Amino acid sequence: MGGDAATEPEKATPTRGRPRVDGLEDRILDATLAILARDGYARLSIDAVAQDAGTTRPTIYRRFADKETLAVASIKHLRGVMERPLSGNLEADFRTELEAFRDRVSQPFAVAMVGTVLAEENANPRLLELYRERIVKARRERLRKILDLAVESGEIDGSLQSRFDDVVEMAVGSYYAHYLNAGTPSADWAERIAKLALAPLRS
Amino acid sequence: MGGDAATEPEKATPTRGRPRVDGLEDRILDATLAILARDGYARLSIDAVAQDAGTTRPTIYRRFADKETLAVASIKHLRGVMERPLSGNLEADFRTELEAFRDRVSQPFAVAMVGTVLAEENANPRLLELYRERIVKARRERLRKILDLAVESGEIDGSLQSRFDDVVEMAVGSYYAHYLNAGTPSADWAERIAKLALAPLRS
Amino acid sequence: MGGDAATEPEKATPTRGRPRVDGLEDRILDATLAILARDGYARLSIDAVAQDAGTTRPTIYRRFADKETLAVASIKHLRGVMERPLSGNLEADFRTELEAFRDRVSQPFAVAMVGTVLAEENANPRLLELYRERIVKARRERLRKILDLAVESGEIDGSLQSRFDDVVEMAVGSYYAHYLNAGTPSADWAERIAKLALAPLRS
Amino acid sequence: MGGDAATEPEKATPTRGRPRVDGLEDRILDATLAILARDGYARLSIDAVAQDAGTTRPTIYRRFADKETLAVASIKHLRGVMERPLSGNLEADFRTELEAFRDRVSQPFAVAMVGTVLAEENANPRLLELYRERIVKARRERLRKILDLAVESGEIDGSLQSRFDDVVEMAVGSYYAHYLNAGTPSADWAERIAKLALAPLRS
DNA sequence: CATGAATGAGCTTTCATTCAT
DNA sequence: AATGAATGAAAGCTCATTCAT
Repeated sequence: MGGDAATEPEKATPTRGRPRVDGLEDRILDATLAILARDGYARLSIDAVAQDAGTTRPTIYRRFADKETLAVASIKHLRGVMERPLSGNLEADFRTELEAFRDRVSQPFAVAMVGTVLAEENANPRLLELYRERIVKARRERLRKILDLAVESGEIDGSLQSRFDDVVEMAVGSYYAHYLNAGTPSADWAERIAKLALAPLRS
Repeated sequence: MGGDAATEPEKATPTRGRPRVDGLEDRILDATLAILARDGYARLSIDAVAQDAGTTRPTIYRRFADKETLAVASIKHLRGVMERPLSGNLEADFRTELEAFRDRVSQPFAVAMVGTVLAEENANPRLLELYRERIVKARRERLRKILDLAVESGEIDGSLQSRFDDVVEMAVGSYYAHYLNAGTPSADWAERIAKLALAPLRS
Repeated sequence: MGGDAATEPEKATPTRGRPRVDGLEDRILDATLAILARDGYARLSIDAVAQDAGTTRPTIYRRFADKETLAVASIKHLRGVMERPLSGNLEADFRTELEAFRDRVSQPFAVAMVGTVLAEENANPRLLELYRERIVKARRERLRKILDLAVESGEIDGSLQSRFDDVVEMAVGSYYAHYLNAGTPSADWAERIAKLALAPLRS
Repeated sequence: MGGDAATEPEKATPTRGRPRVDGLEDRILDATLAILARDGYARLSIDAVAQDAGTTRPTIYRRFADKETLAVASIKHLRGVMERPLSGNLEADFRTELEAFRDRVSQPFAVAMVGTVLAEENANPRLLELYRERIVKARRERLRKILDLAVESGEIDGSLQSRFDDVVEMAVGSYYAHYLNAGTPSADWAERIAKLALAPLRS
């Protein structure tokens, strides 16, 4: 019931009164997310959301106090990182995870969504905070876990653990840096970066 | 080759008509830049720019056809990367350059500005294009040049040049990735990253 | 065939949502008409209409897509020509109809409204088109009908029907020509013109 | 120096100081006239006039106090009715004069100009006044003169002179009425109307 | 609860007019 | 005198938000 179960609506009303239209909440949040990513927060209009979700403005206001609340809720609603089993092979697992990252961030407007949460840092800091919690942290933890496992398996010397965060950030960050410079990286990005980013952990 | 020739040369008009208010152009562009970074493109209002620049809306429209033109001009007006002499020491030069990058991107709202150009990619692609040309490319070239010099001096094997772009992107990108995860990196970020990012170029 | 069926039938919506303020639509259109006639299309401001109609701009925009649509709707809203029974006496009926015309076009700003639709012919041709359809044609048809009836009754020789349009235009047009020269004609205008305009139809 | 010599600039400065650019005044007034007819008074912008006349706004303001003064002056500048010799044949002269009228009023935007002066009757009554004085009256007098000559020659009975104004207005007005109903009349309009309008003066 | 209507606040852009050389 | 610059005052249109059924 806390603020933790990200996708639950705020009110925990059981099964009384007319039930909310099935899936409407999701449709609203999905529409919000799509517009937020494509057009940014400022261009996100409640009316556009209502139309895309097949409902009306007051219906949205019944569920979300205001535009900011709606945007925040939509980010809470973002599906987190998919868990996939690890092979135990350091570089392979690391590359696979980077490929998952790339697959996600190559979706249309995914980078623009990152841009939006950064652009809104001052006006709507909750967007960045939530994006961190739900998306960024999860990805980082997956990548760190892969490195930690390699320590356990002896493939990486434990003394190098202090470098893990930097390594993870270099790997993931190289995608953003490339995008900023020249758009989406080529297909073998994950493979190349997995190799290079892990270099400081050899020896 | 200084950072000066980048903007248009002052027009050599023989002073016909009422002269423009001195420095107003810069004040307008600076105000635009500040608001653009702090609030994003959509919240950028011509009126706010006019007030911050101490002028009126029509005066801005005399110089810039519309809001987009103004925003684009303000990014063109961004001072480019400062040239600093290189010591010839690979890691020191690389770190120094990363420090310059960090100094710049640690300015208030600098990351938010990157967010804005990314967020506006669909609505105003020129912003990202110009940001690339004027800021991103310059920084990359400085970093690449340092690596190329190390090839000339024999410190890096020429066969590794194919990795240079990735290395540069990992280094720079790690800043963004860190910011996205936890805000501005700590003071020794440049030093740590210089060491790690160059690792794949050893051996 | 009354003057009622001309406007759209009231929608039989089963009263969903907040009901529209009663009579507001008419007040908006009347206000628009008044300003349009008095000040012309270009000076017609949505805000002025809103104030005169006792509402706000967005409320007007909910009903009319834009200024042109509003102006066009206001002309559609013009009450058409009132039907009056014919006596069967050619000259009397013709004069009565001209009196009705004069009564209407002597209303304050009625000629200015004609001026406006003509002045806007290039920028907003729909205004003239609609004015034609709703006002001009109706008046012409009434006058033609009177002449046609006189053919049936044998008072006018059928061979003269080819002159009817010209006769009608001379009669009606003389009002405009007089106005253009010296303002509103005197009280006996209709009587005098009925006599003169019908002259070419005698023998 | 009264306000009578219609085309003279207000100030009668002889030949001192830098002479006004030759023909500039005319170019300004012609440009004004063209825009006034095409776009109406409200859309007439000083800047557009300046550009069409190849000069700048303040130069216009040096000559004309404000927009209204400029518009008024442009109508004063309208070339009046061309005098043509009369044959002495009533219907032929009448028709010829109507043809001259038609030729003039068939010029592009000529009716729109009439619309404009009518539309501006409330906001700028001087426009209609001047249009009357310079254009309408002149035409009427030509047509009346033809009728008066026919009285002198005995073709029309002097007792019918009281009908002359109405006849002239019917003739000229039929053009406007036709235009209002269906645009520019066909080529034989003048011939047909000359015949019909003169009918009440026979017998 | 869902829905159509109403509104306060802004925003971009334009224009007549005035300045300062 | 001519010109480029500056400005006060709108105007059209949009949007987040709230009402009234």
